[in-house]
Amino acid sequence: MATHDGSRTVEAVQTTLDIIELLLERDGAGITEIASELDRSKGTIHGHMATLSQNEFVVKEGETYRLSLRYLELGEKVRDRLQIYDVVTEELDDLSASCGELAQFAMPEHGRAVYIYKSAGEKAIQSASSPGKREYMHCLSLGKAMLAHMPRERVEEIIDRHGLVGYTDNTITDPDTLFEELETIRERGYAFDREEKIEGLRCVAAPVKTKEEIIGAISISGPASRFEGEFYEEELPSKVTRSANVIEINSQFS
Amino acid sequence: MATHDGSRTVEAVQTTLDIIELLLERDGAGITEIASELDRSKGTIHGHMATLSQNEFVVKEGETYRLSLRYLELGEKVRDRLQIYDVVTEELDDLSASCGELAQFAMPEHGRAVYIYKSAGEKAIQSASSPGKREYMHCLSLGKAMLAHMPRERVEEIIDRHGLVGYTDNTITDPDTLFEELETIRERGYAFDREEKIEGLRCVAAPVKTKEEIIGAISISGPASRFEGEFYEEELPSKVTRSANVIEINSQFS
DNA sequence: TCCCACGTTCGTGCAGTGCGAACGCGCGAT
DNA sequence: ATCGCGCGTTCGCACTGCACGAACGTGGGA
Repeated sequence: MATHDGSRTVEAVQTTLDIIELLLERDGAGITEIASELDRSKGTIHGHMATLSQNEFVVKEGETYRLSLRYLELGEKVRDRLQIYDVVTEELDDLSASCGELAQFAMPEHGRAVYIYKSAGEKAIQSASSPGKREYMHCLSLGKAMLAHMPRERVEEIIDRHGLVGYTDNTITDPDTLFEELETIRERGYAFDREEKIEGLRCVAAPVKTKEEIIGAISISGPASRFEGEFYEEELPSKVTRSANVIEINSQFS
Repeated sequence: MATHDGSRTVEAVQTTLDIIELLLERDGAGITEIASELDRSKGTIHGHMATLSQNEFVVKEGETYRLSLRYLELGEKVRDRLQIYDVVTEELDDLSASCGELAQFAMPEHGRAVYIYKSAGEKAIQSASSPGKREYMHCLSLGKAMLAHMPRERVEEIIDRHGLVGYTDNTITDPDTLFEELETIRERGYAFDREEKIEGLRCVAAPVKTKEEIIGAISISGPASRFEGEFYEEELPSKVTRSANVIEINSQFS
């Protein structure tokens, strides 16, 4: 798999994707606004919007364009194709209920962790993540659990592409340290996040894999005040690995 | 609003959107397959896929490309921006529970009804609709309820664009008949679907609107065997209009 | 009433797109 | 083990169709 990024690309398409990305950030924008933001002429943007609108990827309300409801269809389809989705929701709901905290599931894609589902227990913290949200893997328990089960060269590719951005004093920003951590995680079977992304936030995660491939990972997140001692080091890891196993087994029959 | 479709469009973008649409139908496809399906050269498709992949709109697994998990993010964002969404889900859950049937909410876009949410009561029929699904409006109670509250010229535009496709003997395929029906619906406040799309399936719908604009519509659907007599002609219409009013009122404060 | 800013249209030049041939590779059949 | 088919990939070339920017029509605010 030569993931070289030297391939010839289509610039007109790049412009359109930039437009979509812009409309994802802003809730509606006009032609002039988009044109100045992307450094293109108004005429150019107009043509792109006409194409997007005819294909119903965008809606025009008066003078502003918005992303259309088609993305609901696309999102739904993509989710439906994840065969493990139903197994995951069921198991995560059980897990979050049993420990009262926030349980999440993510899958790797393009070298990042993509959140798929979350289930909040009674005492659960609020999390900024929502389905589809993409995060770097090196600073998440979820992410490290997944990296630990990828070939080393794939991990190196990911580091090359995304770097090891630092967020807190605990973030792992050195490749060698990361590889050692991944080794530990692989042997132990689960991963911790000791406030490596956000101060005060701790997590435990376990990988979900088939015989030879990593599928994703599940995690439990909570405040440092509750996540310590035996609860954090023993009880949660055991719960999370058990749930991951349940998912692995059940997903083989769907 | 000159909805003329004569605008100059960007063909390269059209190709890319065709690719996305193809990947929406099939679950994964290779370069050669896509190229032959869209009558383009392999080299061309390759360039488009590279662009889509770099922007993470598509994932490459070995030799097959799939739609990426980004569409979850897009779908989620689009849904979050519908301010009435929470109000609708709450009210529809109540409604479906109270009558035991299938309750649905849809919004108009590009001249079609787009399903946003459905809630199944105990006895509810299975429906093929899922969020994002787009249907012609003239043969749905939901659709007619929405059309009834649009300016006549807008309705004419929609007929021009989509026609009045017939599905059953009861489908309204004549514009004049449709306009009469819409008039009746406007006066009465709710719409019926008397097996106009699918034999044996009947529905009642009420519009959800602000002071001057139609937002969407809610409906209750069920089998012709249960949907008859006073229940169908009186009780359900009253329930559905009441729910629509609740949504209208509650959505003003969000 | 005027004027600015918006979306829209269109003719033009040339960048960039699409093509098709050629290449390397993996897999299955022989 | 070998061959050959079919896959994804690359690249040079011709020409298309993209992006530009000026010009136009329009609607809303001062």
